[in-house]
Amino acid sequence: MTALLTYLQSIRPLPDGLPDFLHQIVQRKLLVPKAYLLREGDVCDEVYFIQRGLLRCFARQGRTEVCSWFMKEGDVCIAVESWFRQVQSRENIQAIERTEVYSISWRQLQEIYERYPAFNFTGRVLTEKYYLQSEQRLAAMRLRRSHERYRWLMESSPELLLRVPAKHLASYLGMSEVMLSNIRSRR
Amino acid sequence: MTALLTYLQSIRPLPDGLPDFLHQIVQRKLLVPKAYLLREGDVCDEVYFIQRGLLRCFARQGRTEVCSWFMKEGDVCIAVESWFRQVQSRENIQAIERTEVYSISWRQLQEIYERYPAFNFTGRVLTEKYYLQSEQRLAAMRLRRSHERYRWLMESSPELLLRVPAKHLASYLGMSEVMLSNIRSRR
DNA sequence: TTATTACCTTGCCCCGGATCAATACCGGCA
DNA sequence: TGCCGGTATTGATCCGGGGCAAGGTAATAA
Repeated sequence: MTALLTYLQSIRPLPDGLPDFLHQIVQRKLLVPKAYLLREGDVCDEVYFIQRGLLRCFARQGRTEVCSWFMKEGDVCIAVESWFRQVQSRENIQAIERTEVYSISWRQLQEIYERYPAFNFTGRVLTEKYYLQSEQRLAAMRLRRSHERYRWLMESSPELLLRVPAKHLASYLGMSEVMLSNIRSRR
Repeated sequence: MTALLTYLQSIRPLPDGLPDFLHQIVQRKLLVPKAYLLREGDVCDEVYFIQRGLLRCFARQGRTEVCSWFMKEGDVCIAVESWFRQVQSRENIQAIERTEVYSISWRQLQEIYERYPAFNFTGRVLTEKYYLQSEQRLAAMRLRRSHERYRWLMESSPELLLRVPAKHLASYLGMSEVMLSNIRSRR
């Protein structure tokens, strides 16, 4: 819980009363590997701050799963479309490692935005951060071939290569498991 | 200018004094087709509201140009990485059609966020909107083949097919000009 | 008008990378 | 200890789609 507050404070000091309010409402959850935080069909009505561990987000596409992101300790995450529009999610959020998260519900967050207008600043900055990541990822994927995409991941988030099973990395990078294995073996 | 204010008001009523302030600082620009709004190497220090017309954003990659977005009347746009981090841009913003935009500088916008905290709400909602678009685009591109990507564009923004030269659409969809032509001819 | 420069289409060849299938490599558990 | 399901490698085959080049058409210039 302190890590969450420290993180938010580092973006901008929190308005008076908000830390106390957060203490009241924030929920803590513990996940073992393969446990689900969100299943497709449900609405993503909570935002998560990852205290420890690693999550993946994926959607079924035909008979395979395609991964849209990995988030680790210190990250804030949601199923983007489902959260922003409060509609049924096509994505699942699942723990890869033993994971500990803190959550705030959508309703409560909207209430916070109303009661503590200054917190919109923080919300905006966080949204900008992940928006930027999304764009950078798009740029890295667009019209590049598989080994270049792999190299990009190696340079931008090398930890993932160690912590995430290869098959998930493959769909994240838009290539087959086989191709990823080949790339890794050649040097 | 009225269209901009109406648009912002539709997200949330603007705080007292802000409309007047905007009238003072907003710049109007007119672009003929092929005119540049931003060139790579420069810092994107303005955000644009498109009153009329159509823009494309692209980066050089080797000897070709790859397109990262198209924005039209009613849209708000920036070169994402350059704007958020205030670093040199790798992207160019160029007019496709005769285009009219209103702009606000980065400095001025930060000032607005400070002087009118309620405007952070609006900024957050706009950021969320384009973040969602970016994610949806990623999802549509990931592990899909070219004709599926084309169909996605046909369904999500059919106007673009009519207003944007095919070669730009091709790089936007991550395929060659030739492939796009083939897809279009087969029915 | 003709010349010039885009831009789009078509055909051919070839390569990156998907798919399938078989094998090897675990870690968990009875 | 040996069986087992899930995961990673390796090889063989095949195809989507890229690259290149040539013609066609439309738009702009002279």
